[in-house]
Amino acid sequence: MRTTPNVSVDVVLLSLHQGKLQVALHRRARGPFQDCLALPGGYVHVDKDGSIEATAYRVLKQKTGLQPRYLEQLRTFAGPQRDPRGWSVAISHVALMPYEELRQAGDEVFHFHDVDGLPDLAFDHAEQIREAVRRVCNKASYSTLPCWLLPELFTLTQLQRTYEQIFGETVSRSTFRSRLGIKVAEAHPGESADQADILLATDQFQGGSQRPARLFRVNQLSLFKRACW
Amino acid sequence: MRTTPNVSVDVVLLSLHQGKLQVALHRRARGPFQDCLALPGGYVHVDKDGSIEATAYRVLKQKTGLQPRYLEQLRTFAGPQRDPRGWSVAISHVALMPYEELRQAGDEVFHFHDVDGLPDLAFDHAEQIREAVRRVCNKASYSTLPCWLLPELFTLTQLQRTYEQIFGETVSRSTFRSRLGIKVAEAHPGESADQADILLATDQFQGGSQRPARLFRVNQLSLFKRACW
DNA sequence: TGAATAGTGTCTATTAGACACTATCGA
DNA sequence: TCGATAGTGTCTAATAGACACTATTCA
Repeated sequence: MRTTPNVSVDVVLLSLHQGKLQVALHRRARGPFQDCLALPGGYVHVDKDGSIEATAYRVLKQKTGLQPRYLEQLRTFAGPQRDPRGWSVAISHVALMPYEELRQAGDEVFHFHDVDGLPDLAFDHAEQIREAVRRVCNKASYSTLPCWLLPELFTLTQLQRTYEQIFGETVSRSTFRSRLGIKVAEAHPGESADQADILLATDQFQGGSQRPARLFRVNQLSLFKRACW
Repeated sequence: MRTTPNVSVDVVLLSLHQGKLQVALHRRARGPFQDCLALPGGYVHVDKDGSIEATAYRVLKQKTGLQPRYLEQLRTFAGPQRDPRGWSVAISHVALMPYEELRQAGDEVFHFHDVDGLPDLAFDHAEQIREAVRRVCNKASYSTLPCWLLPELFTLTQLQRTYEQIFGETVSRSTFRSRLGIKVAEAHPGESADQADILLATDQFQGGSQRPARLFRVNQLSLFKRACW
């Protein structure tokens, strides 16, 4: 019997498409849980990985070819039951990326599934996904986390749709903007970016058949003064 | 060279005393980091531990003799550098308990130290403590977490002092009570405890030389509608 | 010039917080 | 009855949110 548990990293990679949060899953070629859908994951390589985040990025790169815009540790799932091979430790992560960037990645091994109504999954991956979605919804209510579900430059309306889809609730534009507390920092070249600014306004616009909308970029993961959703 | 990392559990056990958050530390008898102050921690025993929380409770019991009122996973610290013996994984936890219960525990191996102004600690324990304190302060701003720094029964004034000490800011009584959103649920025997109630009023009082104060008990870890501190 | 969406200002309803008042104990 | 603390009500200042108005593009 082993005296030290297996240590692996799992990643719940989420994206927003057609108004729904979706998660990257693949079908396992080998046992245990052969032919079950599963999250991307892999063992820590003590000879290669310089940190646990490095493991997560390496696993994602190898298994899906994708590089997320955002990655954070979720929680560690561990115990004697979750893997039939014995006591195991899975350091679970949440990753976010815009759906547009998925199209570029070729490898068709992974597919995105709505986080609601998933079939049975391998290991405790269903629980990991539930907890990841809860974390994202919760954190979205008081932070700029949803910005990482969009491309680097986005309009305020796109951001508003993103929040609305996460919460399943629509708000008026002025409500949304006052919630963000946007002080439209005209981040002109030369001026220093104010740390307090949640979003940075660029001088680029997205054209259409209407009035062009200003493009913004997120400054950093910033927290609102109050939760508001 | 090992091909799988060591897996241990560390616990940041916090209590509130003399207006300061304090953390349980002991001086290491053996290397690495001999004679350094360190958190209680220990390896996962795959033959004994039924879960990672079980490991945390076992380690706390063995090393300090204490049973916390509250325990939650904080974050997993891992990498090749944190332990000179090689790649290691430490699943860090936060635990809370009232200072009054510490006096009962005999074993004098552990001592409580203010979380500010600590000397050098073993491993990455200083970082674990910083992150634990940040988690507690943050979660206190929108939940009843501080209740677990008090005995099971407490007065509203005691709870107010607890919040004030965590945030280093005083408020008026009515402000505090409106923040909690207390609907004084006179939890008379027979009536069902309303899930929505944040605190449950008992029919016990704490006497003194003034008007006696009603004793409350926390219902569950409940979140406020809005962050407010 | 009209349709469509971007962006802003104003007004109101809700809520947070300071203050004052009442209540209840022991001395 | 007085001092001390518990508990509650009221009034005001701050804020969130709905609505309406203006701005700017293309067809």
